Amino acid sequence: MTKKNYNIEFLFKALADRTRLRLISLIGDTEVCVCFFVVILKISQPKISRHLAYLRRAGIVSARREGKWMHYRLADPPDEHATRIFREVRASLAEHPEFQRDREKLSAVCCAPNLPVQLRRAPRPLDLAA
Amino acid sequence: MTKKNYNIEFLFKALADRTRLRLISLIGDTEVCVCFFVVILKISQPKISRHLAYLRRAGIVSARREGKWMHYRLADPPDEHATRIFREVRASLAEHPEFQRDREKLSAVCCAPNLPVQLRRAPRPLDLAA
DNA sequence: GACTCAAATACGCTAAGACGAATATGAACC
DNA sequence: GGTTCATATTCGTCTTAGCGTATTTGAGTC
Repeated sequence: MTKKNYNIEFLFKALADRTRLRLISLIGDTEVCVCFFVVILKISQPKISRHLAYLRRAGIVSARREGKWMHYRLADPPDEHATRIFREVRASLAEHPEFQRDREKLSAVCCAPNLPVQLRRAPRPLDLAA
Repeated sequence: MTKKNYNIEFLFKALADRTRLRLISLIGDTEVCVCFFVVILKISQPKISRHLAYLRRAGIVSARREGKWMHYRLADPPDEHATRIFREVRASLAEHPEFQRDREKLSAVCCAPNLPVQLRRAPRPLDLAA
């Protein structure tokens, strides 16, 4: 699986942005629809999409289409060293208070009996661990 | 020891550059003088200094002066998560073939009976593990 | 003090990337 | 086909950061 020309530098460039770190942390071990990022992080949709595209190019997220919706989950980068580092990053982000707030907000919103207006028909995040 | 306002993002920005990764990898578990970086990596002295300054600002290297010479070694960033990630990065870089060449070159040069002209009076790298 | 040498910094330029606003794609439904 | 909705992309602008060159700092030596 390990691609020869994946440069470890790509990984760090992908991680060197606050918005992207929030996205990675928010995804965690779930699969999340773009519209949720927009609502939870209160960031414009084009900005979210651009950063998700960046993460996809870096090989650390993968996307799945379901009708009009796009779901994103974390993926192992195509290099074993990058994968090991990325796992450590994910573990660290999971403990980071700053990013925890976003995740708490996500569970609060999607576990609530009814979704906010903008997300009325949106598919809820899927827990991949379950 | 953990500073409150160290942003994990600083770490990734510091790692998101090829030259800086080569420096980090080359230092490894030793303490290296600036002039060695210049010779081994064949990179101009101002460029080396600038990147070392960047790494110092990110808290992942520390410097020690010895007369005219400056010695650099790796340091733990002032945040426990950053430290854990950085350790994994160091371990990965140590195995990375691309960076191994630099390190081999360093040992070849500094273990040779006489140093190259530019390094005639330079203090040799110090092995911190020993 | 004048000179040398190692390292750091300042300057001007260029490229990369982040952003908001507008527009394009593409799937679903009538 | 036309409309709607979710997402992606383009465009123009601004900021950040990398680079080579030149200069400065700062320690040692005479």
